[in-house]
Amino acid sequence: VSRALQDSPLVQRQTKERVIAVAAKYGYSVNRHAQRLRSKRTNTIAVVLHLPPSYGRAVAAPFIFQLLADVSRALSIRHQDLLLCSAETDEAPAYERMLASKGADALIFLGQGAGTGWLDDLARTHAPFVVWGAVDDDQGFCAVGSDNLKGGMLAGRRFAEMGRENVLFVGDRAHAEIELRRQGLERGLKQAGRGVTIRDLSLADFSFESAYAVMQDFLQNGGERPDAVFAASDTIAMAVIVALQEAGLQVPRDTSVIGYNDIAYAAHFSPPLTTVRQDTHQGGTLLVEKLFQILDGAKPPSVKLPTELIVRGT
Amino acid sequence: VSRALQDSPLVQRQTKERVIAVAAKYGYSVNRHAQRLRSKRTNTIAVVLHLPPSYGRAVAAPFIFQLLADVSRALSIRHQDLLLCSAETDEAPAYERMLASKGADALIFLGQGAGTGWLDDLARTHAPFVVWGAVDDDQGFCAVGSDNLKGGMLAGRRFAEMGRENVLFVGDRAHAEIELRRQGLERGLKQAGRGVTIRDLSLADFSFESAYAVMQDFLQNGGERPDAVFAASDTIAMAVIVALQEAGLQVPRDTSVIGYNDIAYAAHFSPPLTTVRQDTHQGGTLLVEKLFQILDGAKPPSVKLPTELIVRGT
DNA sequence: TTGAAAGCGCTAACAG
DNA sequence: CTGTTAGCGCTTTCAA
Repeated sequence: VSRALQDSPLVQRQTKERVIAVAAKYGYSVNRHAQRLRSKRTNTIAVVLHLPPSYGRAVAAPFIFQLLADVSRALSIRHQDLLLCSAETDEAPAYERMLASKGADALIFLGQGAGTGWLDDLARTHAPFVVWGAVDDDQGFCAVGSDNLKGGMLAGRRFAEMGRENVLFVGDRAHAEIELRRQGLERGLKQAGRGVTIRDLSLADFSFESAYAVMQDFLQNGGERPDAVFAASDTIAMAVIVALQEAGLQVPRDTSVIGYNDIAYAAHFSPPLTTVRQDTHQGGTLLVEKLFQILDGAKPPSVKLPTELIVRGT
Repeated sequence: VSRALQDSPLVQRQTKERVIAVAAKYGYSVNRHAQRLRSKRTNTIAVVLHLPPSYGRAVAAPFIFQLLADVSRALSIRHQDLLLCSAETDEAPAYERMLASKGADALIFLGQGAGTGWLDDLARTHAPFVVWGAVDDDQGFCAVGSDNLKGGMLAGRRFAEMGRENVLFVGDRAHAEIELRRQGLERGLKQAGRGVTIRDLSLADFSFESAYAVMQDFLQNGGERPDAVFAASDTIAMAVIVALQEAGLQVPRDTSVIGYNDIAYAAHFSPPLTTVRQDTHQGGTLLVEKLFQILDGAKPPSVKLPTELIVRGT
């Protein structure tokens, strides 16, 4: 029966059909636990979501959910179950246990949070996993992410072309990805050869609310007003624009703003948001592909996905 | 060992500690498949996401992801694993098989799509599941959802108070939830005792893009311009507003617009969106609570969550 | 090509 | 309170 239902070539077609018919008749279906216990394959991938701590009521992390949807699609093509976990802990042992107990064959981390030391710890245990986030050659693990440095440079160059000279960066530089975007900004600006000031506005999280509050405060007490703002995410960019407008500045006339991610709402914001796009569809596919290479014993390199400046109205 | 690690009261504290220490020393952890095979409990709930078919690149379903996050939290409190499935099929047998093979103990459907007949089919098999969506006493299953009729009435009454007389409803009435909102709108308007026209604009999906296209077409060829629009979702409302503004109408001066869901971006839209809020946090908690009552053999009634009109700038 | 049987790692019933 | 053991439902090796 087992062989027939797995479509083994050892079983004659006739016999298979007979077995399948009987199984259907009696509503039989294999018990996955017994199957997995015996075969020692779980066929489950755990996806760990690193949701930003939600400020107030709503979890606004459209980018990460978009990525989740794309990963889910890629996994279902490979007939893998998706075990969804929220990152409650940033410690390697919790994930080691999840693998040891066969909760999943491997892990995908979406959004790596601020510190990444524990990911290196996890890599040292030879746990099979991939990460969406910053790509760095020193990492002991395989990461897939947008080319944040390049993305930042795109923004920097654009500001330079527009003759902007007083640039503000808004975002939490403790995140490796954000820090790279910041460095790219600087490089893009410098390549254009202009003497430019970059100031930084630090944020505790990615929420609209905290970005709005911090930006408002900055505009009231921060001295000179910036003629360009590069935001670490689209949500932050939207908050920045609202604060700028309320302070009497026009976007993009007085201040030009660029966001990051190109979430669905960016195009529908008013004015439509100029932003750096990352291709989550490709990202999800690649993440899963790399993970299976790892499960097959390979050690695939990290990838930086190309990045594109979508020029709209800001 | 088994008893010690499960913290059974049959085992002495000393013995437990000794067992735990040895387990830790050798990095032992229980094999979940063996555990589940033997104990016949899966401790996994499958969550089936009914994502609207994505138009173009991005899956913009912030409401459903918000709900997913809240369900995830509620499940993790009960130490249940969350198996994420995308609804690839709207047929009962696929889900019966998932339960029969012990892939999950029960199911949660988030967003029930257009037809719901198959949910009744599934209920007839006594499969344990709950649904987020329209609540209807004739349903053979337990549903949790916002009070869509009431939500629609809130919008209708508001329009009536403002003296609006030429109302447009935009949304796909084939969805039970949407149809209820539409009925509520009518009732709210009628209660105010005014002679009011309601026209309908039908939509194939929930995307910004298709709502925008349909609305644009309507404004060009649809005869009289509406002085009020009730949209089936916030995303649709945003598309409607953009189309209205491009057609030279001012919101809310010429046309008043109300959305549904109060997604995070509603408050940050320009102008900030007036909308009907549903409490997803409570929704997620309730969904899980009801599900466990069902697993305990009860037959809990469906619930309609209270609904609130959030008056902002449209 | 099919059948028989061992054993995956655990829990729970039973005996002590 | 602790130890022993049967058996959950499957896959796979071995024998026929």
